[in-house]
Amino acid sequence: METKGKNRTMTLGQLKDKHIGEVGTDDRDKYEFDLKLDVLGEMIKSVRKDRHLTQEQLGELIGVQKSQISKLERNAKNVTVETILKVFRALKANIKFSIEMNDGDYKVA
Amino acid sequence: METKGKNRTMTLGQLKDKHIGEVGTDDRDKYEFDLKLDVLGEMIKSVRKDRHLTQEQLGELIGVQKSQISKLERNAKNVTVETILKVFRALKANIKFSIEMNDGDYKVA
DNA sequence: ACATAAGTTTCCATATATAGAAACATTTAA
DNA sequence: TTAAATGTTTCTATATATGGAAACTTATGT
Repeated sequence: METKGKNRTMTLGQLKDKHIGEVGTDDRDKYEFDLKLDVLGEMIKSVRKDRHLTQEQLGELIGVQKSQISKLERNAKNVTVETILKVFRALKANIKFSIEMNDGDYKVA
Repeated sequence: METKGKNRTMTLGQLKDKHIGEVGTDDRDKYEFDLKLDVLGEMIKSVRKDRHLTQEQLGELIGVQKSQISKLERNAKNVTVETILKVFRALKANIKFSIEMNDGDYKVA
């Protein structure tokens, strides 16, 4: 609940709890959270709220109507990567993937 | 370059280097890497290779032809989230998002 | 309660992703 | 070098995502 620290990794409700500290090495402030791909819609909404934007305002930034934003936020799974990039670019958020391979024996690159 | 440790986070060439240790808290073996969204195609390929699968074999797992896989691997950005999920599900890989907000003053949930 | 703002849904048109099939190219192994 | 395997591209059709517009519902505030 504090904003002081640098490199704080924030988790949202739907994120599985995970260790927080020692995550980033960058100096600049940021916050970071991992999430499952299928809760992407909630993420858009969450970041938008953090930016204090309405759906209409976000739509203007991107060049679409508020109804588009609403659809994206509710229908997260049926979205192209290009759209995702566009939205988070407008939100000035950096987006990355994280892939975990839990099982199997594999080689390390 | 070793496979011994648990919770090893592996980076690939195109990943910006970042601190590795202390990342996971889970017990099971896994490897994990972050990547920019637009190198997703390379990731599919990379994971597929780790699984020792050909494009054709991966296609069979999903129910599409090898040409589809080729397209996905080369045309990463123009892909729907649903397709991404389908592919990584077949690869038994867990996929998550990571969103960084570098700038701005915002509140923490 | 009422008015306004914010978010949602439906309808419709268009753009684009998905997909198979087959030709083509590249890599790998003998 | 040759053959087989693997990966890529092109063409085609279909399914679906994107998008606007407007009606509708749900907050928010006075």
